[in-house]
Amino acid sequence: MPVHSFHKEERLKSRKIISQLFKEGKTIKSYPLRVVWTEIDPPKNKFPVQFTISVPRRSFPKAHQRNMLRRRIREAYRCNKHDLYENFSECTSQYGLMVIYIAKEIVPFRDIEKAMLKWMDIFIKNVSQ
RNA sequence: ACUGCAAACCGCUCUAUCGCGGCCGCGUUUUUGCGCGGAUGAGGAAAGUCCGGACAAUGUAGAGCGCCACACCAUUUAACGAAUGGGGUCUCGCCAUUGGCGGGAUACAGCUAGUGUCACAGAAAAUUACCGCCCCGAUUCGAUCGGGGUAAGGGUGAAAACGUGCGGUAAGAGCGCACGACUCUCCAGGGCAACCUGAGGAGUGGAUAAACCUUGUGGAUUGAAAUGCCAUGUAUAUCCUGAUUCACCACAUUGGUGAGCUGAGUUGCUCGCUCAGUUUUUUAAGUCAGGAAGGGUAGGCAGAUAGAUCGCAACAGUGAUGUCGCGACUAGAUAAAUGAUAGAGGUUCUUCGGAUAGCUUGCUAUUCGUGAAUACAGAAUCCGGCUUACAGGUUUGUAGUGAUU
RNA sequence: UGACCCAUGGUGUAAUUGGCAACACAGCAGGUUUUGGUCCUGUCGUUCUAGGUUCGAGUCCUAGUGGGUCAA
Repeated sequence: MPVHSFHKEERLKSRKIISQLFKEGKTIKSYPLRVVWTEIDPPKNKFPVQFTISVPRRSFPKAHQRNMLRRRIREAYRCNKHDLYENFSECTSQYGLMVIYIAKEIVPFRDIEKAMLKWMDIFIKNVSQ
């Protein structure tokens, strides 16, 4: 039975790591999402991945639209993250991830879920190399 | 019954699975934590940030000027530029005849304090004389020229020097009179007041204050990124500018007082006020004050969610609202919770199809299936208003149309 | 969360105290030229929107829309 919970420790909150992400992070594109990732050294806690979401204000000026997209992305991550965790269960390092929504219009949940699975596969391959 | 307008109110529901925030309880654990259970978790505008407060910091020695806001009256309120009631003005409709009733709008103090502006047109846009009219003088047939008076007439304009009539005059003129219009003022009556009604007196002054301004009233400034505390970390380093004077008292060191100087504070300015420094010495260093550039941290707690709170009833009031009684009330995040998926239902509309009823025979009503729509929008210190956005629905008032009586 | 500023042809800017909306470049059409360029002529506007004050509004007032700046 995979764990579907999503706790505070799994969220990326540190400003330092986020600014480090944009300086030296690597990107994976999977429309309508773009993922920026890097290795966190030293690890903050036991979870292998810290995760955060960004929806640009320029594309969606209304707050409730940004809230809705943020909730859909978070829900898609929460339901599918167990694959990611299984691959990293023996790994000691920790990774920081930021998912940025790049589409100009609101996309339904199923399309976001497909894109989520796609970049996860690419991410796992990149890290194992 | 339908449609329009105005006001007030409501603003989708349920089930299953997987989750999120803070709270409570239990279990486990050295603690952090983890697990289980429970109840709870987004608005009428949470929005815009247009006003007003609460709260906090700074200042507290104030005064003047400046700046900002408001502007018919009364009431309500913690306060307001908000609300309620009333008055004036403008406008529309009806009755109806110079008034009454009803609806709507209203930044509604003062151009009779001063200054400014009023394009084009027009003689003239505010102490005005171009034409015209009248008087006098010169030349003189007519007529022309010069001086003066006048505001009755003159095609303009947004606006033309109170309007009409009579008198008066050389010609005219509110120059005088009658009626009327408007302004100011005084008296009487009504009203808390704005104001209304009646009578008298003085006057005739173009518009513009959302032009400068005047008068009256009010306003200290800055905003939760305020502010207080804890933790972590660092650089008593560097550079620039300024000050380090005099007199008196007690005196072993040294301290105190006063003046001056310097600096800081004192809302934008000025006056005034307050505070700090003024030590040693060869003159650099040092010290103090202000500034520049730089280094570090960027975590937590409080502020911060029970209050000018909400609902119902009674009483007071035309009403906004107030008093009192009873009852109700855990959103509190901080890279920012309140969600996702699936299904069922509700409401509205109607493309389409079927059934039933009515008759005007292709429309109306009801119902079933199907399809579409289900808005505007996300708390961030908290309240009272205003403004703006909004699928659909309910109630009340009002106007119109149709039917019946 | 709070404070402040701006909006005029397609673009960049003017418009004095409220009185005929102007200039340059670009675009389009025509002319000149064998053709092109240069040059000449013409054309292109809801002054962000709505309401108000005024005889009259780009300008003044109110409300909104859009864009931008500052404060840790």
